[in-house]
Amino acid sequence: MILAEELSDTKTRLLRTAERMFAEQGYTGVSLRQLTAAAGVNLAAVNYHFGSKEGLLAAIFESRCRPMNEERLARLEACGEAPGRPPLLEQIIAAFIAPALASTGESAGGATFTRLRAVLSVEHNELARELIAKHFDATSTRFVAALARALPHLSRAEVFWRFHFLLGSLYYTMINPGRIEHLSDGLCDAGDADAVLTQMVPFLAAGFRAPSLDAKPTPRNKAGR
Amino acid sequence: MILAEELSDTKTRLLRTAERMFAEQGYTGVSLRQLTAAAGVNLAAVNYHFGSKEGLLAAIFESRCRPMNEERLARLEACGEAPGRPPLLEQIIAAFIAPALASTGESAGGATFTRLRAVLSVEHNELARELIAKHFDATSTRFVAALARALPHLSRAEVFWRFHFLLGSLYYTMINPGRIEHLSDGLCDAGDADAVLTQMVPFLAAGFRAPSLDAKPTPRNKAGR
DNA sequence: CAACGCTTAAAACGGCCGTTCGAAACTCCG
DNA sequence: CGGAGTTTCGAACGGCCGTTTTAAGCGTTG
Repeated sequence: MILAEELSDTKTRLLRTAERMFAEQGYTGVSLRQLTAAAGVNLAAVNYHFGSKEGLLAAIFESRCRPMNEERLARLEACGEAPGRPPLLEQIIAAFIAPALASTGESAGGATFTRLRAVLSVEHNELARELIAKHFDATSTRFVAALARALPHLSRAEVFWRFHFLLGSLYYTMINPGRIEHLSDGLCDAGDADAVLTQMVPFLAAGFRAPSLDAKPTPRNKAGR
Repeated sequence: MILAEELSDTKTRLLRTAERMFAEQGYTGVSLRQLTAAAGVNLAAVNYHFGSKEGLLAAIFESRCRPMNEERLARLEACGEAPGRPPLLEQIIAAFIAPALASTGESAGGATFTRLRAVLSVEHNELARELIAKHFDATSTRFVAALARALPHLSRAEVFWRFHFLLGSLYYTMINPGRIEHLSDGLCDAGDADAVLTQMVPFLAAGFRAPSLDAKPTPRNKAGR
């Protein structure tokens, strides 16, 4: 047995090529023939090394989820109120979003992997849903709890709703960066991670700070309508 | 030649079945055999009536875009400031979002069609991108202009960015309503259009009202960072 | 060298895809 | 009724899919 860092060239090349192509063209949109040709390996290599096409997808998740969750949680734990730092809410939002946008640095490939998850969430792939639930439920729940603590005026349901809108803004940016570029005639570039972070964090923070819709002062009432 | 309202049963059944199935499982995710079987028509009917699978997709757009754009623009023109009404910004946002969420009433099917567009935007289908640009550019530009007038403190780029986040929140809700339901353990139901509208409009409005990031008072500076 | 694992290679498998075709069925008008 | 035009039907086309099989290459070890 060899160390994970010394995986054969074929295996690593398949993992990285597949992640990129799946993110760009979807899981069902990429055939093993296209994939293996792009990676420069034999067609049978996927089934030999990963058992099946689905096994390859699961392997991508196994290799990416731990680093991304660790970075998100480390950033979350580093959040705190102090003079000279951004408000706590902005810190929490950035802790969740920044690793998902990263294309360089220690969490390089975060953008590609985020785009892959966004694409998979559309394809109604049963395996993908299981993988996302398995690898991201815990971290997302931690962030929702942190947001709820930072926003005591909101009901539990409202925190979930606004976190959902956060996911939407993030995922849509990864899925369809071309639409805003087209609409704005090139003025906005959603492929620029720094610009996205700069624009998205204040927008989302202001949304999270909107007043609660629950008229009743008792926090037990969850009806929003 | 017969009137458009008297389309044969086969043709209308194909249009509606295809819209629903494409929205749920993606364009490439639905084969003509599944589709025609679900619609109860012969396999060859798609190619006979629409020429090809892509022709069927284009026909769906032709039938849906005009009503949705007309309703959005009608609602936009009805916006105005008056005592007793919601603020202008909330009216504009609702004018854009409500027709896209509708599953009943005069713009019934808006939710399905919105979901279809969201799914197509992921599949990198060239035809889909052309259809969306052809049918939605004008309306979207109108709404961006209305938002810019209602938010004179923002730069042009900032209005586009925030409109982009609006699209993300809307599309993600249609694409992946199950994620928030799963995360919140059933507390939030993203399939409930009324609840979505109630939660989304105040959140987005607050985000749009966030201060401009452009430090300079001169509106010509567009740098956000 | 010989024998053994591990990896790569080429070819083929059955199956489903979008599309096409010719005949059958139906509709409508003289 | 009888024939023309339109729609439906079953069957088949070539092509690509994920997977499997079989054999060849290759480095290590006895």
